[in-house]
Amino acid sequence: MPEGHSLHRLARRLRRDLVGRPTRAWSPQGRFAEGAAEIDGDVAASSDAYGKHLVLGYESGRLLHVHLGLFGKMGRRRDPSAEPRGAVRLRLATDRSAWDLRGPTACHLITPGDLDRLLGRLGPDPLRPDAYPTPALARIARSRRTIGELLLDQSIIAGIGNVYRCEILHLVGMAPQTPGRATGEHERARMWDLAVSLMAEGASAGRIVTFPQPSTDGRRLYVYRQETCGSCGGPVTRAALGARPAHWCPRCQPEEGP
DNA sequence: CACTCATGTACAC
DNA sequence: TGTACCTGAGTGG
Repeated sequence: MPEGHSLHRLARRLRRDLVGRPTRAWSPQGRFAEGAAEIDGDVAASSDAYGKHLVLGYESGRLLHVHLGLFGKMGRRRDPSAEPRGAVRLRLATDRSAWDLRGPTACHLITPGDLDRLLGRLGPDPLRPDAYPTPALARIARSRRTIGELLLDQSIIAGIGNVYRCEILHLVGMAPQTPGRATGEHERARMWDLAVSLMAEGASAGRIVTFPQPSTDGRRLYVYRQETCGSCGGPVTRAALGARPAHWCPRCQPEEGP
C-alpha cells in the first residue's frame, strides 16, 4: 500500500492518537533499541508525511524518520499493553493505543538539518496544501527521460508510486515511454491535478481507486496489474521501465514522437 | 502447504 | 549492480 496517500493517512491517524501524549517507545525486535530509548516517554508534538516519508516530532525536539519501503507496515493495536507479535522494529504506546512498526526501509532519529536535506531532495507533494508544482512540471518539460521514469522520481514529484504512475498516464492517454519533453503543457498540468485528486481520495478511502465506482466487476484500476484495459477492454502491456514494471494500454495510450 | 511477487528505498560492494 | 528489508496477497500443488 505505501504510496504517498498511505503515508498521509498514517500521519493523520498517528497525529490523532499520539500527539500531546507521553509515548512509550521501545524495540521488541531490538534493531532500534537505542533510538527507541532516546524518545521513550517523550511527548509527541507532530506527525507529518512528506511524499512517502513519515516524520514524528517530539517536545524534546527529537525527530523520528520512518520510510516503510515496499512492505513496511505500521499498525494500530487497541490495547496498549498487547504483546507484540512478530518482528516489531518499534512500538509506540500511549494510554489509549499502541502502534507497531514492522519491516521499514528506514527508521532513524534525525536532526533538523537531516530533515532539511531530506525535504530538499523531494519534489512537491500533491497531498501537501502548500505544494507548488510549476518548477517540477518545467523540469518534466525539459527532460529527455521518459514520463514513466519522471513520475516515479521522488525528487520531481514526491509520493507517486507505481500504481498512481500507471493510472495517471492512462488517464492522460500517454504511453510511459513518452519523453518528458514531448509532453504538452496541458497534459502536465492535468497529470498534477490527477495526482492531487486521486491521491487525496486514496488517503481518505485507505486504498487506491481510480476506476469510477461502483464498477460492476469490482474493478478499481484501469491498467495497473490488469489483464484488460478498463477503458477499451483491450489487452494491457507490461514492461519494465527503469527498475519497475509499467502497465499500459497501447490502444488508449499511443506512443508519441520524441 | 510452499512458493513468488509487490504499491520502494537504502546501503554494500 | 545486487541485496536487504522479512509482510502478505495471490497462485499453484
